Amino acid sequence: MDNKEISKAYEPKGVEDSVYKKWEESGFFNPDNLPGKREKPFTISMPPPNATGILHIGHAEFITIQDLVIRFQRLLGKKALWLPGTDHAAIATQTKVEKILKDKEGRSRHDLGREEFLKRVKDYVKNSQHVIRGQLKKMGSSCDWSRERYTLDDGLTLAVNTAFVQMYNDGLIYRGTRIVNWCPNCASTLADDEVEYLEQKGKFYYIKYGPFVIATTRPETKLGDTGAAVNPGDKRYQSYIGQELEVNLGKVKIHIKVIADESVDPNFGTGVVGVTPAHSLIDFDMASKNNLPVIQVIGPDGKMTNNAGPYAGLPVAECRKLFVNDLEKAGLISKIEEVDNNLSICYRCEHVIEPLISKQWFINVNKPSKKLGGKTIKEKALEVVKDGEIEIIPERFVKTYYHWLENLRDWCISRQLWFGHRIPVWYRKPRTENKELGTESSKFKVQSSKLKTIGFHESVVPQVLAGKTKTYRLKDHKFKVGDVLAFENSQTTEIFGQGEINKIVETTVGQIPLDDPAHGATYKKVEDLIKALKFHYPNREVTKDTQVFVYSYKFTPVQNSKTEEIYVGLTPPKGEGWQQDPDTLDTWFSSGLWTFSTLGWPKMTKDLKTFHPTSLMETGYDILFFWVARMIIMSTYFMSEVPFRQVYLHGMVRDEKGRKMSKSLDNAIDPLDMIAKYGADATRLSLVIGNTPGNDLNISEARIAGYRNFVNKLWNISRYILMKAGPAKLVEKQPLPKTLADRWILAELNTLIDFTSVNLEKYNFSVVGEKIYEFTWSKLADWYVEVSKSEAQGSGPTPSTMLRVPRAKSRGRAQGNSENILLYVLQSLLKLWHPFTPFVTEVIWAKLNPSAMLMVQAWPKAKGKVDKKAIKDFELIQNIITAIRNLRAESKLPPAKRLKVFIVSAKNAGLIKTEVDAIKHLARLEDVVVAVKGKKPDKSLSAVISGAEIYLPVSGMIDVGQEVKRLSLEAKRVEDFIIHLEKKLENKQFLERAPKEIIEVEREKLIINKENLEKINQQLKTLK
RNA sequence: GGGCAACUAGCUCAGUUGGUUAGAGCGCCUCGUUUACACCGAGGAGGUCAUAGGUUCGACUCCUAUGUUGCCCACCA
Repeated sequence: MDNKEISKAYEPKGVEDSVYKKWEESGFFNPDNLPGKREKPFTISMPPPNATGILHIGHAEFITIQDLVIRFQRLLGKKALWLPGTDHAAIATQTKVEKILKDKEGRSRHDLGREEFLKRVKDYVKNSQHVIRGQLKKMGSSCDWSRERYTLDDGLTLAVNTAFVQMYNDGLIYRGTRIVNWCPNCASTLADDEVEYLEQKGKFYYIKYGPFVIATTRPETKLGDTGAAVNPGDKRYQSYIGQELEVNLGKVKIHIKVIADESVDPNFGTGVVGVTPAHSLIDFDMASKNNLPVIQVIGPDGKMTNNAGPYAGLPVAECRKLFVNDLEKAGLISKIEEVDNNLSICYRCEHVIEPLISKQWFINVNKPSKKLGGKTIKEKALEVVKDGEIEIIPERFVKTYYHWLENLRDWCISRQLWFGHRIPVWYRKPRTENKELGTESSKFKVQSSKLKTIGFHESVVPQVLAGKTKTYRLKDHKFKVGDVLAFENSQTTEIFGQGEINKIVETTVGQIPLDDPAHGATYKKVEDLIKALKFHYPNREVTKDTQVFVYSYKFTPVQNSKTEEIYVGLTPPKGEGWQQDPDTLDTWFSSGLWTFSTLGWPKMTKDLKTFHPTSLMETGYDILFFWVARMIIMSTYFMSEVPFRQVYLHGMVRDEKGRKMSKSLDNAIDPLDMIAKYGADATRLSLVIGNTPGNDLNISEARIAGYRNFVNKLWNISRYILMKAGPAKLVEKQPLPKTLADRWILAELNTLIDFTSVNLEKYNFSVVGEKIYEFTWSKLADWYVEVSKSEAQGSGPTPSTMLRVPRAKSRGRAQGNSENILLYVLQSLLKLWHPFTPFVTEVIWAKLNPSAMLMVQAWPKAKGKVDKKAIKDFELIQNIITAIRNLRAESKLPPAKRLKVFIVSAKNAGLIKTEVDAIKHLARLEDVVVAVKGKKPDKSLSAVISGAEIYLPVSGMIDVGQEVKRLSLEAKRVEDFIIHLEKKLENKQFLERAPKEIIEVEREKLIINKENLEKINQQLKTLK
C-alpha cells in the first residue's frame, strides 16, 4: 500500500458504506460463519424498532451500545449473535397509516375496509423496514441479517397463537367485563401503563344533588350515576344510607341509591360522591359491592349514548358545556373551583381516555399455574430477579421493577385494532337446533333452581374459576357436607358453576391460616383478612374473635353456553357459523415473546437451544415495564427460563440543555445528518462516552464534531506510523522495549488493555472510552510519537540516546526499534477501539493487513507484568519537561529562545542524566546541566530563573502527606495504621524526605495514639 | 400522596468499595507557519463539590435533615 495516498484528513463519507459492504459479504455477522472454535454463545436480541420508519437519535444510542458489546464479544472469541428485527407496533403503525390515508386521500380505514386497509399497512411497513435496515447499516450494526424477524411474520404469528392457546388452556387467559381504559380516537382499549397523565388546571363543579352537594370535575358523567356514596362513619349523612332517591339534574332526573363505602374520604369535597359505575374503576367496584345498576352514558366513539337523554350523540366536551349550562339555569351549581387535575391521555395519540365498561380478554396475573409449580406469573417474574437469575443494570431499577410487578393488575390484552395478531378465538351463536347444548344448558338451569345457591362477589369469581376451593363466610349458610351447590356471581346473578361441600369448619377469624393457597387469596396480616371480610360484609363488625365458617368444596365450572360457544385454537374450528374475534392482541403480547419466538419457538430449534436465554437485554428504562417485565413473564412461563441474564438500561437522549428532542422545539438531532457530516464513528462515540446507565444523555452537534476531531487524530497517528514504518506489516508479538519511552508506552498499553477488558465486561463504556481516548491522544500522540520523532532525528550529526534505557546502550542497536513498537501499539489500539469506532479502525487495519478483517481478530492480551518503574520514571521526565515549558511560558521567554537549565536532583540524577537529550529536544533547550544535591542555588521548591538559566529542583518534591494517606489507605483499622506509621518512621529515607514540621510531630509521639494522629492531620492541613 | 435520581469549573458531565494537589470534553485567555494532524501543538485561568448538622485521624464519597430540579408510580370523586 502506497502510504502517500492516505489523505490528510479522515473522510468517512466515502469509505463507510464500502466497509459495511465488506463486513456483510464476509458473512461474519452470522455466528455460524465465524472463524475458529467458538463454543460460548453471546446473544443480544435487538429491541425491534417500530415498523413506522424513521430512526431517531434514541435508536442510534441503542444501536451503538449493542453493536459495541457484540463486537467486543466477537473479538473475545464468542459465538456472537445480534438478532435484528422490527415490531409491528399495532397502535403506532395503524395510527400513522390512518393519518397518511386521511391526509392524502381524505379517507378513513372504514372507507377502505379491513382487508384493503391491512394491505395498505403491509405496504407501508415493507417500505419502512427497508428504510430501517438502511439506517442500521449506516450506524455500522453488525447484526445477523440472515436471522432478521418481524413480529407479524409467519413464525412469530404461530408463536403468538400458540402462546395464547397454551395460556388459555392453563386458565390464565380469560374474558371478562371490566372497566377498561378506552381511547376514543384509537377506538381501542389500552393497558394501564399505556395511559399517561397530564397535569392541568381543571374546574371542580359543586352540584346540588338531591339533598346533597357533590363535587366533580366531570359533570357529564353524573348522567350515568346510579348511586351516591358516603363514608359509613360520616355522621352528617347517616340517615340517608340505604335510601333510594330521585335527583333532579336540570333536564334529566336520575335515580340513585345512597350507599356507605370506606373508600369515601369525608374530608374531601363535600364528603358525598356520585357513583358512576360505567365510567370509573372505583365506582365500578363500589357498585359491584352494593348491587347498583350500571348505566353507560359515554360510548366508545367518545359521544354520549342514548342513556344520556337530551344529550345523546354529543361529544363529551360539548355535553359538558351544555349540561353545566342547564344546571346553572336550574340553579343547581353551587360553586365552581379551579383545581389542579390529572387528565388521562393516550400515550400514542394524546387523546383523552374514557374509562368504559367493556368485555375484553385478560391475562390473570394472580392465578397459580401448574407450569410454574403453583406460582403465579407475577410471583415467578419477581422471583427470577430476586434470586439474581437476572441482573438489572443499574441496580436501582430493581426496586421500581418490584413495585410495578407487585401492584400489577390483570393485563388487558385485547385491542380493537385491525392491525396486529388476530385473537385466535372463534365464537358461534347457539342455534336452537343445537340440541346437545340446549339440553346441557337447560339441565343445569333446572338443576340450579332446585339447588342451594352460594354467591361469590364478581371479583372473586375468577379465583374460583382459577381453582380456589375454600371460602370464608361470616354468615351460617346451614350447608351440610355433601350438599351440591349452584355457584352464583352475586353481581350478575349468573350461575358460573356447581360444587359439592367437602368439609365445614367453624372457627374464628383469628384462627384462619393466612396463607392457605386453597383460598385463592392469601394474606400477610390478620388485618388484611379482616379488611377483606369487611369488604364482603360492609355492615358487620369484624374482629379476630368474630365467628367464621370455612367451607371447602369441589368445583366444576360451567361454560355459559346459553349465549355462545367459544373455540380457542391455532386453526379455525370445523363446522358452520364460527366467527373469529374481531380484536387483535396487544403489541406487547407478541414482543413479550421476542427473545424466544425469534429463535424458532414453539419449535425446539438448534438456535433456540444455542442462543436462549440470551445474554444481554439492552434497552431504554422507559420500557422496563412495557417490555422488559413482559418478556420476563412470558419467558419464565413458556420457556421455564429467563429471557436474558442481564438487563442494561440506557437513558434518554436529550438536547444540549437537557430538553426532550421534539419537532416543536426544532432541537432534534438526526443521526443520519450527523453521520453524513461527521461520520458514524464520531456519532457513535458521542453516544457512548459520557453516557452512564439509566441516566439521560445530553448531546449537541458540537459534541459530535469534537469526536470527529478525535477520529481524525487517530487517523493521523496511524498515517504517521504508516509513513514512518515504511511497508506496512503486522507486529503480532510485543517487541522488546529498548528505551525508557518504549517501556513506558508498553506498560501504559498493557494497563489499558487490562482496564478495557475488565470494564467492557461490566458495560462501563464511558470510562473505557475516556481511557482509550486519553491513551491515544495524551500518551501515544503527545508523547510517544513525539519521542519517536526525536529518535529518528538522532540519525543526524549528534546521535542521541533519546530516552534510552542505559542497558540498551550495551545491546547496541536502538535505532529503528520505535517503529516496531509503534506498529504494535497501533495494532493493539485499533482492536481496543474497534467496538467503539468500527469503521475507521477497519479502514486503517486494511492498510496494515489487507488480507484479514479487524472485526474477527483476537482481542489483545496484556503481556507480562506492568512495568510500574517505567511509568514512574517516565512521568518524572514528563514532569521536568512540562515544568520547563511552563516556566518558559510564564516568564514569557519566546519559544525560539534557547535556554540553559540546571536540573537539581539528589535521587534521580542518574536517570535524568541519561535522558538529558530527550529533555533537551522536547523542551527545546540549549543546554541542560544536571546538578547533584548541594549545588542547588535555592532551597525553595519553586524554580529559579536568572536570565536564561533555570534551576529546577526535582528531589524533595515528595509530600509526606501523601505517604501518610497512602498508609492509612492500606490500613483498615486505626491500630494497623499506627503500626504502619511506626514502621515507616523507622525508615530513614522517609524521615529525610519529610518536612521538618512533620518530623517534629512524629518524634514527639513516642507513643502514637489517636490524638497524635489528629495532630498530624492538622499539621498536614496547615502545610497545604 | 409514595418512590427514584440529580445538584461538582462558564456549559455538558465523569469521579469505581471514604485517602495524593477533585478530573474530562467544549468554551475562554496567552503563545506558536516544528513536513502525522489547524479537525493541530505548548502553556494557563477557572471549583467552599446545593445548604446545615453528624460519623471518622480524614468526607465530593457514609448518615440525618433542608432546598432546588427532573423522572417514575398512584390518584380524590
